[in-house]
Amino acid sequence: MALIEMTVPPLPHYITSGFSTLPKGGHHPSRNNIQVFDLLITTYGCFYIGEEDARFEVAPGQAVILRPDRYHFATQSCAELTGTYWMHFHVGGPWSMIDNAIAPIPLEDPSPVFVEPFAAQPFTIRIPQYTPLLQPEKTYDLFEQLHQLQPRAHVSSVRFAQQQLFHELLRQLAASTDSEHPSPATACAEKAASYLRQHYREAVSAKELGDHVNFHPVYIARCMQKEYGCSPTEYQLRLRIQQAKLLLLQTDLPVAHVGEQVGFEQPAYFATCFTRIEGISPRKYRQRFS
DNA sequence: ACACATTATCTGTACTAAGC
DNA sequence: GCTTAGTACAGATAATGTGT
Repeated sequence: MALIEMTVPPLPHYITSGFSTLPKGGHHPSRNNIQVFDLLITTYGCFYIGEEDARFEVAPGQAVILRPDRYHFATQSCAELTGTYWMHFHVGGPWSMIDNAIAPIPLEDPSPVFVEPFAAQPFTIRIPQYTPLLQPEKTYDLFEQLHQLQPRAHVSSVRFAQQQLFHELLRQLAASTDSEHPSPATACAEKAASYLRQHYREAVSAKELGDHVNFHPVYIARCMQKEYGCSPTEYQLRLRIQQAKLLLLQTDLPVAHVGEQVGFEQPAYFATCFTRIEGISPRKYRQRFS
């Protein structure tokens, strides 16, 4: 499955949308290099479109996204009256086409617990170029809401609402990719990560984690390494340091007490770990960023 | 339908490294 | 220096694919 992978921020931007019908024998217009993404969703009938070497048969409940930099053309006429929602949107940040079968786990997409307090953390959105909708009626409803807002689109608050609806639509499209149906390994890693988030202050042994997640500790470590690029203990350590950073900036607690609060029994060990992860000691971190 | 091959998932063991 | 965790490798099992 071809996926469109966008790096955000900036978030993709809604431009306009509508509904059009093609009569029996009609076809989608041929266009070249239209500069915006063109999302097409069929509600009844079926239309046929090509993009360079790719061919798409867009039946009811199916969506296709045409690239802004390619030539699009009808590959055959509609066999019956065909209704299509369409939408133009702009992607301001970097984007690329990837193959879902060989796509690696994005390195810049770690667990949200590692967010830096003062920096926007980039992440990626992956939406399939050609996919059946998981919940077509919900998607149609979003288009209808966008349509109702159109007459007042000169009002800023209405435009804002349009963007929100558009982002919800993107989320629905992203849900139809495999990433929303995690592999067993991903599910295992997420389950373990979730347990560690809830118990990061406690000393969680590998066996204990395995008992709670219902997988072998070796397998959990392998899954977390694959998913998050670190082992369970390293993951827990980073969680603790992340929380410690917040406590250092938001409270006046002594450094030793901060370490204790996030699960370090020995203040010296806390300082060592903090320095290893952050590059500076807890005290200097507080001085520099408070 | 059956047998066999392949692939994915998960576990066990041994060794090494790190924590305390 | 002991204990525990992580990694590499091997292998068991089940699911899926393929050929006859």
